[in-house]
Amino acid sequence: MAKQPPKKVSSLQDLADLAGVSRATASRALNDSPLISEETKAKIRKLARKHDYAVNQQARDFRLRRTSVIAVVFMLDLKSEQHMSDPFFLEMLGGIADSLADHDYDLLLAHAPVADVLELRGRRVTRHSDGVIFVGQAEQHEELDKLAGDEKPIVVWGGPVENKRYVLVGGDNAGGGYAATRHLLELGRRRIAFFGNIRNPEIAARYSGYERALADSQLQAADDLTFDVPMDMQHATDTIRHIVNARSDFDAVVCTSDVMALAAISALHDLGLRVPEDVAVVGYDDIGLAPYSSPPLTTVRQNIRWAGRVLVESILGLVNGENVTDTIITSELIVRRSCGAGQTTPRARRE
Amino acid sequence: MAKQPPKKVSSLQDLADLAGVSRATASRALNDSPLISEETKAKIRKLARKHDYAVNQQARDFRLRRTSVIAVVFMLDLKSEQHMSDPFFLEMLGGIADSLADHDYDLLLAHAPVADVLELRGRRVTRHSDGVIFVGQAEQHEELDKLAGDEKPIVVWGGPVENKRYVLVGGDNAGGGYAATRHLLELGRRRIAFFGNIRNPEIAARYSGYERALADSQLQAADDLTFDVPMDMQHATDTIRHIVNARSDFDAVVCTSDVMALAAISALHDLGLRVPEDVAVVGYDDIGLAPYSSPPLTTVRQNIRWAGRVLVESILGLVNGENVTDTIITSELIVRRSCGAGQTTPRARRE
DNA sequence: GCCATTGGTGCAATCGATTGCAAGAATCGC
DNA sequence: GCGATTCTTGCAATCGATTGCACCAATGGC
Repeated sequence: MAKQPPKKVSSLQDLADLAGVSRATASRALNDSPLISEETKAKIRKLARKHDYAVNQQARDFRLRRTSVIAVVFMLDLKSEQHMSDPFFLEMLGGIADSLADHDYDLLLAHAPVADVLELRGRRVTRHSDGVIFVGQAEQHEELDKLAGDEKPIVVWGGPVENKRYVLVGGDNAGGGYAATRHLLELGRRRIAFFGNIRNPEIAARYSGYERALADSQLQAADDLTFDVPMDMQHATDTIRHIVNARSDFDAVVCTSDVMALAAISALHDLGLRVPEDVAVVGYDDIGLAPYSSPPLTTVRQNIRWAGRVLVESILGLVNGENVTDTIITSELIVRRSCGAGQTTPRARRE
Repeated sequence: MAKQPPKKVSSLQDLADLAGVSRATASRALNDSPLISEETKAKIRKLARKHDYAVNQQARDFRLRRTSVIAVVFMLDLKSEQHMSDPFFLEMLGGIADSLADHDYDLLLAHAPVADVLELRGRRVTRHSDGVIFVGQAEQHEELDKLAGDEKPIVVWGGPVENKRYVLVGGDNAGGGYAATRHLLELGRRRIAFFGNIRNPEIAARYSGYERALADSQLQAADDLTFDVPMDMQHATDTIRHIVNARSDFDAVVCTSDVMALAAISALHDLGLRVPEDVAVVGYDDIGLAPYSSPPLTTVRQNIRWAGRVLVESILGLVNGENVTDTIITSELIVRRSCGAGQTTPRARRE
């Protein structure tokens, strides 16, 4: 027999002709329909492989009225011009991308609508996808809630909120905030500042953990130690400068991201303060750079890759009409070169 | 007249019925065809707006045999398990995403095939997009070259190579390497190490700049100062430890990414060496964190957002069958708190 | 006043798959 | 031996748009 005839087999029709069957049979064979005999299936599959035929996903999706695409929208903090520069996003994106690939879905990346999420209605993001994953709530919980069940299913990565209709996947923010604060308390710190925008539900939960840890030590969150700091570097720097200039009394800072913590440490150094001797700092996220700062950053690690997987499974569950519930991803305090105490990081312990 | 009839207008047929014309006329009106009278166009457009009709992009793309999707593939260094953790990638991705949105294209994010780019052939990445942007060449120039003109048009972000068939957009790596090295020379450094994987064309170009700068000072690149370091933190750390333990004589390091530089600085600190007094370090990319390290990182900035725009315009040019040429994005040395000399960063100068 | 233009619309095919229904072939039961 | 079942397979409609070609009605020229 002639092998590899150069004639291109690009459509199901071509393949069917080659096999001497109809399009319908070819389609069913490739989709493993029980209607087709094993013999015929084998023949058609072999031909498909030989001629390097693959179904036209676009036509298939069109016919099936779906897109095989999940959109991912990164919600950026309104105030900070942080243009997706936080490595946390990248890790999250990588996790989501890999999981989607496992399920044969494509990932459509959308730039975040800074002004109002509702503008996404009817836009490509929603029209050209089977569902949307929002990473972060910013301060737009209400708007996200309106979007839920509106056009396409949505899943949100974020913190706890009341009366929500959307499916939520999030870290254990309260636990993380608690662990970070408690760690500082155990080191003997008493005037612990909190940096974060509490209108963001994730941060609010961390703050509640912060308060609880303080309460456990018979302390109270003080107004002059709670700062509304958006998650970017410039604001963290400014806030540190402001506190120090105001001669506020503080010996530790709980930050709500590693990037923020690194900026805070840098600002403290600039002002002649030692970290952690004068002021201890803890971050959040455990980004790749965290171990390499000086001093190495103690922080709260969220299992991002697992989070990505859960987000994907949740949205695909919704797409398939299943019942999907919220998920909390556990987090873990990573202590690095803690001053004084004999604690070490798990990684170091393994060595 | 009755307003906002609840009847859904979801297809062109619905809209045409409403306007009392045929699908063909409605389609032409919406696409501003000269065949249709202004009067009819106005009527149909008004109806479309009123009933919130938008064409089904999927059906449209299907009919027009295109996808309105550009795939972006990040090439990761083979050796390092760096799972997209370098912020440089995020900034590049943001730039590409925004530009694509401006052109009404979607961005399909692909996980990089670590083993062999050729595996992408016939995969969704190529089949379900109109073109592909590769970010980085890793060590797969040959394979990328085979991919060019194979299935879909491609554009590559990377360094100069000989005999290539693909369109290349890249930074001025030779210039960047030169500027970084020259800066160190001007500070009086003479034993300048180079960290980078020279099999990667971008890095090779930077190395050539490094050599040229040395030559300008009557120096030569030394084998014992050139290290094959993949772009991740662990390898940078290991290399620093190795050099110091081997008691090699060196007073500066040219790194090929900021992430690598930050890890190197951290390792130097751990070993009791002062930066920059004992060893000066320069990075590459000017990631957001660069100014916040201690000491603030001197580095080479590439205009990433512009690069994103150029990449997008190049790939869309190819998609439209235009003639597209290579582009070099200029880079700029950002000097931060240089030791000794009176140089300052442009940013500081502005203040 | 009639034929040739021109301008505006509609008919129907097409893109490449999926799937309900019908129909032909093979097997079985009695 | 013939009708009833059970397997296989094919026909044709369908998803929602675009577009070549045909057609009809005005208009203009002579």
